[in-house]
Order: sequence, then structure tokens, then C-alpha cells
Amino acid sequence: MMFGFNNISLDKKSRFSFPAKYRDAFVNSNENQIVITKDPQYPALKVYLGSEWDQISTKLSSLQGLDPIVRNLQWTILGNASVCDFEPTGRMQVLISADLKKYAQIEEANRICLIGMGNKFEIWNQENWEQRQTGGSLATEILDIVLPESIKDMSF
Amino acid sequence: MMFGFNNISLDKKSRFSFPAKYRDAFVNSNENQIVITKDPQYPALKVYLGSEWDQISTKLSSLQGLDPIVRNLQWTILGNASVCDFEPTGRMQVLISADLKKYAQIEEANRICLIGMGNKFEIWNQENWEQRQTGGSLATEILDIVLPESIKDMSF
DNA sequence: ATAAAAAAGTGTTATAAAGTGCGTTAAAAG
DNA sequence: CTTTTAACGCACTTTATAACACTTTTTTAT
Repeated sequence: MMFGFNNISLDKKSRFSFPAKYRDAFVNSNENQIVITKDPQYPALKVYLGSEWDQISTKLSSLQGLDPIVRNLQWTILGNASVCDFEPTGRMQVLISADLKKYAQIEEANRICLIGMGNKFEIWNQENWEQRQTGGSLATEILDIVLPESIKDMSF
Repeated sequence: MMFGFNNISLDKKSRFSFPAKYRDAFVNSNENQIVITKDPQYPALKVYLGSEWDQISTKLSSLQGLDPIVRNLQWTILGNASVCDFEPTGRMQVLISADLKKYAQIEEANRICLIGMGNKFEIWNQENWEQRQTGGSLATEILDIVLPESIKDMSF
């Protein structure tokens, strides 16, 4: 499990390295792939371990795509996934594509926030993250849609 | 179980040691990790034993993140957790990250209040703690929201 | 279609900052 | 007075990052 907040830098080629504190977790779970994709609700990115991604993507792609909510989640999550080879014993470096950078509004900045959420990470532009965290108690936009049963038990 | 009030110091690198009176409790429960994270309601920190944290984090990270209230709690609690290796037979030292210090408003001071709450601790800036104990009000956000069923039975 | 040029991606090294470990001093408790 | 505990200081280790060189891919012009 990987937790915690990290303010880290992107190099000129838009790469970042995972903080060393997560190395054991990666090595123990034998990961050799990392998947970055869009967050379906916010201008942020989701980072999954390869094994976790296999489960999520298998489940999500098997759902009935005629449901527009499901279809949208499939587009966003599956359709933007970037699979990166990953060496847990090495430098643990990962490249963020131009598209994903744009989506998370980290185009010009060279700093990102990497948030460990247990079985996944989120990547945020620093200003967006701070605004969201300090922007009043739990004043967030409400999901004004009713989730289909099929995804109620999934956590992305 | 760990109880009581302690006023203790941070060293130059922002580390503190647990008072010796808690040693037996740590040794007996065989803890080798301590987790510090944000309190979701007040400018204070929560300190969990590793075993306690495993339960809380597993439950919380499995909840449906498309619910914005759940997502916010995940951000606050999971996304700010700092997992520290911990030797109950040694110096029992733990580092507080710059981010957490800032959140609890203990940036410049080198003294903190460590409050034993049974199965967890709280860490407060001294002024905030005193103000709160003497009935003063802190300008913090209140959880004036309706909690989803999924987290009603959780205690953080 | 091919070659040249530009851009994008990969890998290595050096250095400053952050984190860790441990001995010593000062203070408190028995 | 003796023993235990907390605080401080210092040296060492690890980590993050920027700079640089090299390779591969894509674009452009002929």
C-alpha cells in the first residue's frame, strides 16, 4: 500500500521518479508496469500498478457499453491509458504524455503533486490540488447522476 | 491503550520521540510502523499504530471514490498519510513532514502537544490545543454534511 | 523516396538537500 | 545520589534534481 503527499518535479522531458519510500511496495508486489490515465471527475491523473490495472480494465471493458455513463467511463479511463515499462529496482522513472499533461493542466509547470491513495496514485497540478484541498470543507460538485449498479462496487 | 497529555519538543529535523511511558504498549502490540496523517476536521494530526492503520486504510480505500464526500476523506486521510518505520525498543522517534507541520500550524514552533486517545494519538499546535480546551473556537471547517452510509460506521 | 534536421525519449553523472543514526549533555524522576 | 528520560548536536547516508550526452523517432525539404 502506498500513501501520502509528494511534491515532486518533472524534468525537461516530462519525466518524474517515484519517491524512494515506495520502492519496497513496488518490489514486493513484483510490478513491472505502471499505467497512467485520466481521472473521470477532475482535471487530474490516476496512476495504477500493472496488476491493479489488469483487474480494473478487465472489469470495466466487460461492462455494457450501451449505458452512456459506462461508455463515458470506458472512454475516459481505458481510452487514455498510457502503459509504461517500469523497473522497481531502478530509477522508477515514468514519462507523462503531452495529452495527459494537458488534461491535468500541468503543461508549463514542472512540479506536480503525487498523492498515494493506497492501491493507486493521483497526479495533480499543484494549484488545482491546493485549491481543492483548501476550498471549503467538502464543497465539491455533486455527481448529479445515478450510478448504474454495475459500477457501484468498483473503485477507480 | 495509550492515554494522556504530553508537551514535547521537535528537533531541528522535525522529529519527536514518544514518551517512555508508552513503550510497553508499543512493545506488547508488536508495532513496527506508525502512521501520521491529517485530522479531517481540525488543524491537527492523527497518529495511528500500524495495525490500526491497516484496518482503517483498507476499508477507506475500498469505498466508491466517485462519491465526492468519500473522495474527500480519502484525499485527506489516505493522501496525506506518512508511514514511518518504528522501533518500539529503540528511541521511538518519528519525523513530521513539512506538509503535515503546515497543516497543524506547527511550522515555526518546536513544541507540540501529543494527546493519547486510547488506540491513537493526536498532535496539536500548543496554542490551538489550549484554545480548544478552554472553549475558544477555531476557524476550521465543520463536517456539516450528511455522511454516506458507507462511512457512517467508521471511526477515524 | 531519401536524407537531413528536429523533436522526443532514454540513460548517466554530479551535487545539494533531506533524512537517519548515535553519542553527549541536561533535566527530571525515583 | 542514582537512574532514567528528554533534548541537543554532529556525522553519515540516502534521496531528489538538474545538467548533460546519446539514441530513436518523427518531421521536413529536396
